Amino acid sequence: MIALSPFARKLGAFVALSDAELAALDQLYGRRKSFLAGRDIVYQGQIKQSAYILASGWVCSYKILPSGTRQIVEFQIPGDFLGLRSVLFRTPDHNIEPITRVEASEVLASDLLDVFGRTPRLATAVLWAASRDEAMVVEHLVGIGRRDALERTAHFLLELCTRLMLVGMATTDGYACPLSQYHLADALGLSAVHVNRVLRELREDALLTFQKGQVTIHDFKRLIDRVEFDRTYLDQDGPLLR
Amino acid sequence: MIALSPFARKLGAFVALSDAELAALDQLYGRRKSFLAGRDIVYQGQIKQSAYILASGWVCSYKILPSGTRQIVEFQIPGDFLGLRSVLFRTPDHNIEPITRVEASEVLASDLLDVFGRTPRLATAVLWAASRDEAMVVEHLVGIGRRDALERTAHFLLELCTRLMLVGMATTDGYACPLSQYHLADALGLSAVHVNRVLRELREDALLTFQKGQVTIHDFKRLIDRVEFDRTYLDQDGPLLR
DNA sequence: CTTCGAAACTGATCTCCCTCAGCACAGGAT
DNA sequence: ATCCTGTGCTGAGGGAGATCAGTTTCGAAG
Repeated sequence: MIALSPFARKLGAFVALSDAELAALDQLYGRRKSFLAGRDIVYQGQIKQSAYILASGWVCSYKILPSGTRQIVEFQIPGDFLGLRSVLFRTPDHNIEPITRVEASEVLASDLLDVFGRTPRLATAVLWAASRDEAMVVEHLVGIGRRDALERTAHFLLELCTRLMLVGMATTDGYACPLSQYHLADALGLSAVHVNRVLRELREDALLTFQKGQVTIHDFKRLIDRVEFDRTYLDQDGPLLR
Repeated sequence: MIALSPFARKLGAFVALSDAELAALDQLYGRRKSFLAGRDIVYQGQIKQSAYILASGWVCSYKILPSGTRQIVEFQIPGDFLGLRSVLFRTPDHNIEPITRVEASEVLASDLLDVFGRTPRLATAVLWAASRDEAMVVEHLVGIGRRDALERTAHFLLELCTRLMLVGMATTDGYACPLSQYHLADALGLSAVHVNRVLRELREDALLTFQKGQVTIHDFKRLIDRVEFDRTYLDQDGPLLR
């Protein structure tokens, strides 16, 4: 058995994929591109922008307000789509920053539609992945609107854990995490100062440690209870269509 | 010339539609359903949920946290999709409340895919509409995360204005709006008390009045400047593909 | 080995917004 | 006619988190 791509692993969580379908999936991958950490991936503001599938590395999409503050909307990890939402837009509506060095495969809209036509189960799986991405943005919005700083932070780190587990990059004990406290602050709608205090509290409560690029979860169950994490919205409890 | 449906009007803002395409659009509309104000539209948590296109009335989708607070994620107005995101989900991840009496047409996923295959331009337009919905959620998230109460509130009411104008239900002078201050509070991540104060401030600054189901914009330009409203993210500045 | 800069961390102060508690008003129900 | 509930509105007090102004740590570059 060959190692699956993160993307294939992820889709497999929703639809059990046959060898033929896995092969069809491979044809989606276009040109491989790599991007450097810190340098924004810029879109030229033209039609026919292309989307990517992340092979390795972490990325975030964000918006900057006129005041200069920034809000990170979502993080992409291996197996995730990149820029799918705005393929059809005339003007890019957000920026994209690679957090680490990134490898990604270009995906052409035409190829996507082609695969959809030929393998409907794959179409379902891909659309599921897109819906799931949107569900995460929604949950993020709810967190910022209604959860306090500690719940919000822990909730976010738990979501990340769940997502990474899906592609084999985390266990309930923790995971490697290249984010800085500034990234967290920009994502959570908090100041970096306050994120720091919240992380200290989580550490002192022996729930979770965020340090040196490593998230260590000391008590998974207690953490989940403490912040009322309900992963239903991720809809990833084992493949449904077999 | 027959009056277009709100949905057709909206798509027309992105792709100029031919008579043939308008006819194809009509075939999308399935069974007509109506819902009563206040009574949640409940999904049975089953696969093959259906989506709707709103013909008349206002709706909101929201989530309730264990603590009992609620966060409204988005409002749907005539011409908008309803429940498209979660068609593929096993468990409904949010609730839907009709704010007024609502008329909506059921849309079957199969019909949608069928139309996509036959009229690619229509497919593009529909996918554009879906992307635009997501872009609005993203902008909503950014607002909650980084804008203060006044900017956030005014920004939201301006977005609503722009959306309603697209389906002919608003001008730059204002629009009819069935939302209560509680709706605003739940959507903006504020308390109803504070929403009330913010609305007073907007009124006293002669920018905008929110009263008796009517939003009156006193000075459109000044309001836009004041809260730095940039509608690029709505991507609706005239049809692109002709 | 030293310098530099980014990231982590801390204390003091301030402020925006929440919570609580209450009043006013309108429309529907009895 | 009056009750009652939902909505709008207001004041007082408190708190979560922002801002300001640092120090410390550590790895990378010189």
